[in-house]
Amino acid sequence: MSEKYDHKVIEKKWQDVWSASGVYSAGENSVKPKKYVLDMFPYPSGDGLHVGHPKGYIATDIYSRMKRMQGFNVLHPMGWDAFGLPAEQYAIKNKVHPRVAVEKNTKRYKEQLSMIGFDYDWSREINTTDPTFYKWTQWIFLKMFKKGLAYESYEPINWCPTCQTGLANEDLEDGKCERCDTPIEKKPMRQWVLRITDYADRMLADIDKLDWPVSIKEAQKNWIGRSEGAEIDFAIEGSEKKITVFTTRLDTLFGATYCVLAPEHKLIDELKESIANWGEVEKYRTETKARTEIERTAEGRDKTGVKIEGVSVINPANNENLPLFVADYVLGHYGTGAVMAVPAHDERDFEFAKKFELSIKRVVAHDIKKIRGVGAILETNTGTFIFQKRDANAPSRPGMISSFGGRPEDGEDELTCLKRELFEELLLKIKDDDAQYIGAFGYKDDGTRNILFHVGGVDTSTLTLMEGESIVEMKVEDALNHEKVTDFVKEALIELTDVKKQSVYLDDGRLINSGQFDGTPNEDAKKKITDFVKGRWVTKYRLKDWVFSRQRYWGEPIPLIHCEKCGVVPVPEEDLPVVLPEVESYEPTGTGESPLAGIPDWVNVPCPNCGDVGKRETNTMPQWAGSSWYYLRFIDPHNTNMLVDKEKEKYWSPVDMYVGGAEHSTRHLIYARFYHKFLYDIGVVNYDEPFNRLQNVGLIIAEDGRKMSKRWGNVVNPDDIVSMYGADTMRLYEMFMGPFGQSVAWSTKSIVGPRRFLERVWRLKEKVSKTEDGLRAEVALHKTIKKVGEDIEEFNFNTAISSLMILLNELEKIETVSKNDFEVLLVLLAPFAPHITEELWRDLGNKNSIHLEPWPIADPAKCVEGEVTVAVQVNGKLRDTIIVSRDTEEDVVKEMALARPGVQKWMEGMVFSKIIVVPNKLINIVIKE
RNA sequence: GCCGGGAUGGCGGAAUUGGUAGACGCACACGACUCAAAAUCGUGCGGGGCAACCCAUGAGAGUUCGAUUCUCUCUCUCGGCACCA
Repeated sequence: MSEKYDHKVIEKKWQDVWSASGVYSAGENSVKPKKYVLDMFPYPSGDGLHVGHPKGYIATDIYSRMKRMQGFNVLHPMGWDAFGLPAEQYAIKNKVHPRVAVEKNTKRYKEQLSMIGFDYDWSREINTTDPTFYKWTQWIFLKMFKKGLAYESYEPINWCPTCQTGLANEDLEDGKCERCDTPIEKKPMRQWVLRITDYADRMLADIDKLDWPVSIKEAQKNWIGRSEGAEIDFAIEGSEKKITVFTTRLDTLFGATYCVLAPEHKLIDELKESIANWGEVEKYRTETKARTEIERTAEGRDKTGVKIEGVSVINPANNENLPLFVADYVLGHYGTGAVMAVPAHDERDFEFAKKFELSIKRVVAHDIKKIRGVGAILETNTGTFIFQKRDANAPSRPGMISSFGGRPEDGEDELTCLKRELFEELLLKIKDDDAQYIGAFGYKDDGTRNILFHVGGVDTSTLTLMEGESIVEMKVEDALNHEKVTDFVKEALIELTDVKKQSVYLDDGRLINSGQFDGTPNEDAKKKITDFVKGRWVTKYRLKDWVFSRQRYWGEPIPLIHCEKCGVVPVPEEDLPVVLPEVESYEPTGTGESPLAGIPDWVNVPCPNCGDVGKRETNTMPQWAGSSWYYLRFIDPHNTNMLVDKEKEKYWSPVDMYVGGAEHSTRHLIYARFYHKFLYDIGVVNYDEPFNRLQNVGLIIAEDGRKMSKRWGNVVNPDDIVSMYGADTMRLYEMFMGPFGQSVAWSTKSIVGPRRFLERVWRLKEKVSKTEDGLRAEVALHKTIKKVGEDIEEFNFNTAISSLMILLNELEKIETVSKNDFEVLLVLLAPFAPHITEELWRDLGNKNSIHLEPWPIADPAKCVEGEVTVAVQVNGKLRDTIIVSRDTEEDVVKEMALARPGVQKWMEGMVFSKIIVVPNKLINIVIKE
């Protein structure tokens, strides 16, 4: 063993030894408990890895190593996701076959990963482009097809003109192609679509049982976007036809003043005969079609639309006749593509109604019974306030339980007086922000003015006024017309009740102007009115079915055959895989067909059903097909009879720890959960969720704060770092940079910290006693064992490393370090820095690999110091510290603390109040003047 | 706009159930070793003050003997969704 820490020699040496001895292969038929630790497998690009890529792999490596040492049978595999556009585009650009490109890139990736010293079981390596793998990707598709989950659709889909392929909703980012940033066009074409929406409710419900980061769970909930509402029918005047609308606000049905159809709505064509201004309507629809999704949904865009003349609809609630419009603010693909418009309670409808001068009818109002309210009456003749506190639960006169009096002090105006009195009498503090809720109304009575103040809201349907000694109730509308009510009060009333204000009211409240439903809380009214108009209570999802076909070459062929006689016929399972054929040009055709369509030999096959000439489906699957189930194949990668052996699946599934980037939250992780639930339904897997625990890896961004990219020339290559500082240092550094899930900027100058640490560990061996084996740093050691174990479990690698550094600092203070202590340090460090620890471990005379050593267990009794430092506070401020032996009696500690000069100084002239003691931690002396 | 995170020295970041704020590392300064430099080792390192002390965890209130931690209000920031009825 060399005296200098030479990472190049050491790392190569042990990597060779490990791969030759198979220390990391996952055992079959093991009686040990299992741990399936998985990385989101990479897509090998032509650029190779940058230092950010391995971050997650380092984490699973550390985790899986600790689990192995803790006695688990660990499965930690690695493979390649290689179908799809990136590889194909790379191939086109570099004029090689995609397969050749994938082979080359994969080889490079594997070399780079190997240098970092990962514990992958390479005997389980998979590649999604391998026919023995994609045979099963096709097999799953066939199963879905047979269950009716895959269907052919001719609906307009998202088309990327640059990539020349249709895309799924998940492939868009703000209406642009996620890959190339091109605005998406709507294009009607034949597509294969998967009914992922059938699983929306289950995917949503099961999110709660997953141990995943909150942010990902929230993102998935948003993506699925469940909303409950009602579908109701609006009859068309003088026609058998009707318009079905979807709304979550059926409580506002009486306030509907018009209806709107999306430009794509089929009914428009059906109504052509009755539409008086067909030309205008048709023109508007054409214009809409020409707009991209971005243009159409751009924020702040003025509402546009056209009134459909000659057609009107009937509000089922009150039989009112309502005009009908076509407008593109209603989307064809959500709900029913038609809405009832309630401008008083919906911002979009309000905007549209204002522009087209349509009537606005308010049907929900503030509910004072729900809000805290205080009324106050000012009698101007006597200058006295009478306060009345409203309380929804008061028995006799609802809302009035007590009265108080008060009068304005010198120079106070009415509002100031009210505020002060409210505070004094009711301890109700009115902030200035609440002023908008403070209004005043009253009326003239024999030349005097009575004012009634309300704080917190006003019952809009009924108003309480003082009429001499008696209380009179009247409607707001009546009060506005009341001769005795002053203009000042009328203004206040309007302000308070929004009655004439032109604004949208979105809060909850009680119904008004709604016939028999007046006074009903609007939440209750939703169901009541649904029943009343015989609506259907339904659930809608934002999630759309998965557009599953791509008009590109480099993907799994969809295993279907079109036959004139039999229709669409699945390729028999025994004929799988349908191998992707060689083709002269794999560049996209742009015609809506993939390049496969140009190979007659491949396309024309006999129909498996009738034997007539059939044509193969020429679309291919999207990049996400293979990655939606690959984790199952690692369990049984070489099985030629089935996707995965049932027994093996039962043993290894589900994945215990899954690590990858947050960018997959609404694509890969949605797709995989969908696939897994389907496979559960057909009995392939035994549990209905694929990934029990998920950890997000935070990005490593470049030193300049930008994303690492060739384009910016700021890429740091891991090969260089490994060569210069060693794999162990890089591993340590990436884990030490900051919290694992958080993105951090790379800093090459900071790498020296971890490197110095390893060099100090290396040098510590000189101080290790070869003979005696005492336990000199017992407490420090056991604290570290506890901390490192817990931190790795929770993915707090930065603090785990910090605690190892602290232990080293402790050991360095000791003249001769015991062999035992040093070995524990090495074992704890081994998952982080596998090479240097193996070298030092063997140097101590150990015959077996350190990576097969049992993980140490912390003894709780040895984790505590015999002596503790107790903080001494006076009135919560630190004034001194005292060192006492652990669990010293409280009285003794108190006495010691009070005797300290630093404490006495503060007690002079003070009255002693009490002492708070936190055992072994702190003592706080509370004193008063 | 809605939902969910977050804000602590020059920098990355630590802080059990509320209990000595700034662990660990980087950078920096000084010292030792050296002809010198690098490496290494040692000391210091939130701000103010000679000091005693005072002020400091985005801002402001509150609860408490005691708040980075709990409650309320606000600001900024990151992420998801968004003309989704």
